[in-house]
Amino acid sequence: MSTAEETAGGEAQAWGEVTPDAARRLLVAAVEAFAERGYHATTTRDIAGRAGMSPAALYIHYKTKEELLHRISRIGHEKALEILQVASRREGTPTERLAGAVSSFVRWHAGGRTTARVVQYELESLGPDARAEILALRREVDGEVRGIIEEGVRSGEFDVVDVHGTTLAVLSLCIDVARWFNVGGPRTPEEVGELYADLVLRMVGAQGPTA
Amino acid sequence: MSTAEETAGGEAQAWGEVTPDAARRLLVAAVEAFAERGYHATTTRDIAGRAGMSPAALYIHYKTKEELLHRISRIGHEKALEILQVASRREGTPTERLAGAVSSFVRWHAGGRTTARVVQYELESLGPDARAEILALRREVDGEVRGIIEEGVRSGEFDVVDVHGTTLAVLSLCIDVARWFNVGGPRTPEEVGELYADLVLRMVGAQGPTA
DNA sequence: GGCCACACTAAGCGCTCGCTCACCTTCGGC
DNA sequence: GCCGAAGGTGAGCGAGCGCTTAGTGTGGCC
Repeated sequence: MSTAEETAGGEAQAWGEVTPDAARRLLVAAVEAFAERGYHATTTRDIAGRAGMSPAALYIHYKTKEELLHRISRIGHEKALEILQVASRREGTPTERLAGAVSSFVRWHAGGRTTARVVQYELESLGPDARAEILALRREVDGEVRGIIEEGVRSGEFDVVDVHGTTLAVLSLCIDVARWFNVGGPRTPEEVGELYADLVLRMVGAQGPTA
Repeated sequence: MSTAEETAGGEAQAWGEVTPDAARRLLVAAVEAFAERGYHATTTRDIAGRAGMSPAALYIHYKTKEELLHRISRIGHEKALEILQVASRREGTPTERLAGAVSSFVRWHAGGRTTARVVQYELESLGPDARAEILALRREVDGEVRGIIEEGVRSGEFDVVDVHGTTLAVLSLCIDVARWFNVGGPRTPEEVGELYADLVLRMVGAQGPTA
């Protein structure tokens, strides 16, 4: 709510479902640390320190450092998927739904940049099993966007030659927001969301008003 | 040349200017390792091993592990900038030059994915001085693309409301290719380059034939 | 009040990291 | 045929890593 704190502290509300309290504090601390330094450059001592605890406390709530990343990644991907599912199943034309999906997806990547960074860019630090689980979620994410684009093509609203390639490009554009978005920068997450929704409608050749 | 080897081995020719031979082999080994595991997860023993040398040999040619990343990053950014400069200064309309710039930029990110990954995603592992130097190169990259878009807007070929935001989006789209492109996948770098050139022309509202 | 389950800490184990150092080989110049 | 520089190796240092273990405080329940 308050725009004063927009770091992971401000994003903490997204982790409200995680209990008990100490486990959540550790998770939020891990998100901050992983986003700043990357998974491999983050030490368990750093995570515990940010949460105001001793290094050993981490291992009461999590078996390994990797389990922290795994949990963060799964919760984050589930949230991202949920955002797209809600947007995709709303009433409206494919044009309206694609614009809504892109703008809310981008808003999440920009506003929750700290979390999104970890979710989108630390995937390869996971072990094979955890990575496979997350990749399944990503295929679902992909499917939601492709579904809207396919509908728009069928209805004649969109003009797209390569549906898979365009889907990939749209998602890629949205995801990369987490890499470059700067909280102190000139744009708000909402502004980027609107700009990107417009750009994506142009990419798919939407007929309606694009601005 | 040969399409048989498209890993960093095949990209090795791009490092031809680096001498002596042993220093180049170490650099290529470092590119491969950084791209696979990330900078922090790569050990100097791994780099030296890939180059067929003992761990100590690394320190004859480079002062630290970070110097390897710094050199890779600078050479890579200079190459990326050169690609855009050549495309930008060619003869032709803004539409033609933007399409050429995007397709060759994307081709580089897809074909030289191993290198591009390190160049685009390991920036934050550099120390402050090295990072500042690289960021200056990135601003030049940004300026090249923005220049073409501004010209297209002035000539009336492009319909762009937010030039800075659109420039950011175009570059973001191209750069993210390095994250998802798979050498064994269904698309060649050339195909992705053509698709993306088309998508970018749509994004800027280019008037001419977009396919 | 006595007791136990739980959350947490201080200390530190075994290991691997980036990096160094003493020594060895190879080879062109005279 | 000897020499010094250049380029390499094997062994290992100090530091910091992920993680463990023995012990401490604390709050709820009979």
